[in-house]
Amino acid sequence: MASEDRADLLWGSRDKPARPARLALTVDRIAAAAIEVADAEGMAAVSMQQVAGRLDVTKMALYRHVASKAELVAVMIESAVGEPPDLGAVPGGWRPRLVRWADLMRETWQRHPWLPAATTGERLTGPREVGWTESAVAALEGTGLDGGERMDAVFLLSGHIRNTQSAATAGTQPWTAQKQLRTILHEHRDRFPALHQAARSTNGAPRDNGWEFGLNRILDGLDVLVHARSGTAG
Amino acid sequence: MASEDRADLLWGSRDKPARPARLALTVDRIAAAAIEVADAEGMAAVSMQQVAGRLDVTKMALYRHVASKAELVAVMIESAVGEPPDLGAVPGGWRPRLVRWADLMRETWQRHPWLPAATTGERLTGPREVGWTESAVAALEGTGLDGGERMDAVFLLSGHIRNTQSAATAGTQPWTAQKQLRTILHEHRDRFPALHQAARSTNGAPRDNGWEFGLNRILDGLDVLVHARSGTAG
DNA sequence: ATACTTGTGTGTCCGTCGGACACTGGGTGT
DNA sequence: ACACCCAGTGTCCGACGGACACACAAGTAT
Repeated sequence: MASEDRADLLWGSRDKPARPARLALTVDRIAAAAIEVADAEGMAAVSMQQVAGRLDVTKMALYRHVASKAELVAVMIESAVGEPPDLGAVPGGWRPRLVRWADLMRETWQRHPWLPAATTGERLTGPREVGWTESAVAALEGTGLDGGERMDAVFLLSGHIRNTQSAATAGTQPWTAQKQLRTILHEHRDRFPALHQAARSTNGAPRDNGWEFGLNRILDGLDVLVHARSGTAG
Repeated sequence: MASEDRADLLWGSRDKPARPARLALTVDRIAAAAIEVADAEGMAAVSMQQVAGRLDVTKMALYRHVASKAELVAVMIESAVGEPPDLGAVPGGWRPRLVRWADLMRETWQRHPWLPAATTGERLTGPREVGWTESAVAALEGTGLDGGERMDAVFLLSGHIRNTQSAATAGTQPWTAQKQLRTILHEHRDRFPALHQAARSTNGAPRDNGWEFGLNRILDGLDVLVHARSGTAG
């Protein structure tokens, strides 16, 4: 069944189960095992041997079903992101729709903390992932934004999700987690007065890596543009 | 000289050259060589052997000067980001200051396209990198934003720089580069109507991965908040 | 001048990684 | 009964980060 071009394992029509029904190993089982490993021990622990071991199989057996590790990761992502949401039923226009979209995406990414790391860099992109983008771009229809702007807006928003999620896992930024750095920051408080003072004058709000803050700023910024467009255009 | 704790190679006082003056290998030469490799062939090409080879030295010789590859990368980053800017002279308040900061940072990151990849995930953070953050947070003083908000704002902005730069190098998002994906998108245009239509109705603006767009949206969003604060507080 | 110490660079080895390639053994169609 | 086919195996390779013992030069103390 997977005899044709391997490049379209993601995009090809997989709806023909053909004949062979009793296969121990399938792409989906492999992806599931890999996701288990990634969820439990992080993306770095996902090696062909690890995944194969979890399936009681040799690592080379996996290559009968995926062409490379990159393809395995691509399949993992496609499986993990799930079906893109239908936001058509969300009332209130583009803003509530985008909020809903972002919340759903964030939920998914929280279930699979390795997704930020896995979805950076050059890689294969699957239809479900594109579907999520489609869903968000569609939510911006009728805002007066042109096509490029709608795509840029979605890129901005999804980038923010990636950044905050990535920072939640690792200490990407100086002020997150990392007591070690907190200590250093305190030791060098004379060198970084603004940071030191900012660290002391927080409003006591619970840290979420700037998720809510950034989301609201982005949406406010989009709002400004949308209003400007509707003002000039109609 | 490097006899003390290796952990503070970044933060420790390196201002004491002690005695040994004629060392073939130094941390700075190693970092420079590694940066050359990264600039020329990308972060993936930076291995201990590659860097050592460029210095006509065994890879194990490097370990006399850096404790691990992670530390080497940290030193690379510290060296590449350069001294943080002083935005005190920029007139016009927080917004022009942030624009200037973002432009400078973007320039730096464009000179070293591997920086986005190198600065994600758990890692050591050096004083210059913190200095850049300090610089941006300081630019937001007097805006009425509390400390956490100032930091969140800087995180939002720097995240946007990272995302756009990262997308410039690799095809992080469906609509960037990657003619392969463009083709696929066109083949499946019925499945992704909003994306397809958006791709056709762009304003013909030159693609910059949404850099200008996102920057303006973020600043507009911050502006809304700043005005709200000054309205209530003063 | 000689012996000791200190520190820089070398050589060898290990486990893990992704992947190529030849093989085998059980199930299927004829 | 037969040959074929193909999913899974075993072995090998080069590159990776890194541990460890060693060689060897320079500086110091005697």
